[in-house]
Amino acid sequence: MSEHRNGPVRSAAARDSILDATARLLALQGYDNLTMEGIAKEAGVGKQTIYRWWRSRGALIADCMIEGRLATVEIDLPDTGDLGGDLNVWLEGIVSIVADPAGGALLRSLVAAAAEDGAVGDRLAAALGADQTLSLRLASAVRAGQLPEGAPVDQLGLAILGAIIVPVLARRPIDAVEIRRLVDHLIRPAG
Amino acid sequence: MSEHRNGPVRSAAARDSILDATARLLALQGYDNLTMEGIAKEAGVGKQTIYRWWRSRGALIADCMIEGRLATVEIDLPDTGDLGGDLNVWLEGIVSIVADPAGGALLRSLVAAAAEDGAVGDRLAAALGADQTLSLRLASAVRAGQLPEGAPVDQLGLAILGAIIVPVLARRPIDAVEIRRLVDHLIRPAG
Amino acid sequence: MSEHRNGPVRSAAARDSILDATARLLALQGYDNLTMEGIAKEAGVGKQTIYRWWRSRGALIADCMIEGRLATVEIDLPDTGDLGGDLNVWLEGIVSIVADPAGGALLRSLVAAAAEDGAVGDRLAAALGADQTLSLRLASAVRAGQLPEGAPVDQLGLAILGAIIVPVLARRPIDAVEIRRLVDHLIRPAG
Amino acid sequence: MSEHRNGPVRSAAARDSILDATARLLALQGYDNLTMEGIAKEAGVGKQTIYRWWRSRGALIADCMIEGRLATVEIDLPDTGDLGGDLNVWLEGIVSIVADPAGGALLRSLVAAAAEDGAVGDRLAAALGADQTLSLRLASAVRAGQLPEGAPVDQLGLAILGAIIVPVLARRPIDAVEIRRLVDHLIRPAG
DNA sequence: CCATAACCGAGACGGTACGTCTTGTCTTGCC
DNA sequence: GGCAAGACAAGACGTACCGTCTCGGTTATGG
Repeated sequence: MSEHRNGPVRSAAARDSILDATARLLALQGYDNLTMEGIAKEAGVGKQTIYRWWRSRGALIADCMIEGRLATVEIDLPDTGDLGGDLNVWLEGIVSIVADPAGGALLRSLVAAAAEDGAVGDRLAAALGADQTLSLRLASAVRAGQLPEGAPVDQLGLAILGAIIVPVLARRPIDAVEIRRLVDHLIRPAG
Repeated sequence: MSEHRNGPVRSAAARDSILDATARLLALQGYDNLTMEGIAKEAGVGKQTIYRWWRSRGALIADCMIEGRLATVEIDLPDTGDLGGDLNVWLEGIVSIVADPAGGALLRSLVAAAAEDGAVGDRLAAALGADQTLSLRLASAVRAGQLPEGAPVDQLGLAILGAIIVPVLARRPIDAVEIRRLVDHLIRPAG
Repeated sequence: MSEHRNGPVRSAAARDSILDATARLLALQGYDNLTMEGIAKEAGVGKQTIYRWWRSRGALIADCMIEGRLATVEIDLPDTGDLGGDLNVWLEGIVSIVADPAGGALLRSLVAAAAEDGAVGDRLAAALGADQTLSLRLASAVRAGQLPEGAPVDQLGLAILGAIIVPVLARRPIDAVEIRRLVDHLIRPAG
Repeated sequence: MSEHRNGPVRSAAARDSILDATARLLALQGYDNLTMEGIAKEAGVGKQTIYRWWRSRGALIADCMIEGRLATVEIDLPDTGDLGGDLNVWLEGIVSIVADPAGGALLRSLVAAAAEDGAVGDRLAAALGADQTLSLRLASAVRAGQLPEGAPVDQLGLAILGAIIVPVLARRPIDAVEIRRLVDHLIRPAG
């Protein structure tokens, strides 16, 4: 924080400083070493200013994700008409993040936060693209005839995420080749 | 704990009492309200006796899972030759657990524990069947020609888990029908 | 406070409301539960309005005493010519106040305030009569020959107060009979 | 604190260190700047170790007084047979303490503590000698015929204390000569 | 056959963080 | 410019757990 700003309206500087500190400390130290007092100190803010606007660590993290302050978790998914190629681009993005130890740790932190706080779970699914991006791309593929009519596009998105999240939780290395085979299997032409 | 003493060898009664208390408190109160002191008190045991044999909450939970003390998480998966039917039986088991609020909360607790402790992640994947049971069943289906040669059986297991875990984290209701459609899609005959 | 606003001159309504709230809360809750925020809220006043005109809780309490808003502490002392009888009337007043638990608590509160804030100490001694009323009455007795020439009238007042304040601080019951014996001893004819 | 001593029995080192820190900080900073956290830090002790054994600042201070750690408050009162002379010795001790600014501040701190906590009031009266020493000396004077039979010895002690405490509260200079005149008046031969 | 060593329950210890409360300052917008 | 309202940085409150450390006692084993 810079200036000692207050008054009867919410301080944008304090808000910004708090979310910034949250994102920084989460990435550096992980969810279980993330403390409200640590955030307050790092942000140069009184604890009460945090509690006035957020109920919990989870709420802070959810806001960070909404505002894209955990930037590494934003992936994009093109729609060139080539479903397999597009998904590979997206996979490339995800895998390059979670294959990095710091990225894996961040994902585990987010999962831990999600387990405690439903709002984080929502935002996490959204940030990873499962909610909209991925489902929409798959729906588009259905319309293009690349996936069978009535394919469970929402569930397919979750399924791909699962193949990534579960190994990350278990600290196993991500095998990009295997995941690509999974994707190929999922979108293989119907029999 | 019942009897008071033993000797210079590890007390089976203490060990049992501790794991029992861990499982009970985890199910009742969730991972984030699970404390070492609470376990010690519930088990009628000194804290040191816990720390002597386990490094952390995670290690306790992992042991509980290994011994099947979180019994609701043990699912079985038949192999009648009918892949779709067998998977439906297994799904039925899983869904009936996580659809129950307590079961969902327990799964979230385990995921939180897994995010903190790699060993729990391993055990969690195993307990849910992803590691062995599910993969083996799918491999058996490959041999039976019900899945294409070279189908990524390990990843398929993780994928199904993902479609269950992610909604549970986000506290969304589990839609059993949709998941069944996913499974049908995954094992649909190749084109 | 009733009406909402005024102009660039000090609001008598605010001042009155603040002192009123101070006196009420002090009597109800005691000195250590008396807070500036509580007073502001009770008075329906902004905190700044208090800080603008008073430096501390002590200053507020001193003003309350000056204006006789802690009315129970105002005692009167007649001068009928009968020194012993007059002092007994005064003692009666004091003892009936401090013998009541609420009165004792109020006196302790005032002593606590006095210990923090010299101005309150001044006002407290004055309110209890030690400064003027009591000394003047005793001086009058000296003139009437009821006390020896040169009797330390100021100190005698303090002395009687001490016999009341110290037991109140220690939460001991006030023994009115004993105090009357003290007074009789103090004013006994010289040898 | 020196060594990291613990075990299932109370640590004498911790106890000592805490009372020592309390006495030191009370004398340095006064009662209202005395905080539990400050004591814990100064003593090199966890806050819980304080709260485990004492309920409040007042209880700490009372213990300090019992053990004579606020040493300046211990006065002695000889009994040579010469009542006036003995009291003058005692007065000398008291006055030399409270005439010093630090001594006066300490006494005000003790009075503030007493106002909050009855036990401190008890100990304070005792430490100043009102309870036993002074009363006993006066009773001895009664037996020696220096005071009239039936003189209210307890109240006389309180009275002298009052003449000291009230001016200290009001931050007025202590007038040793006046107090000596008061004492002379109190013990003057009966008429 | 007795000493010793590892175990046990209990719980005090120095700490860290919790979430709440209050302080005194500052700002906003109304009057 | 005074006012009600209330956000702000700061920091103490009293509680809950952490992981380490005695303590006193029990019991199996091995010298």
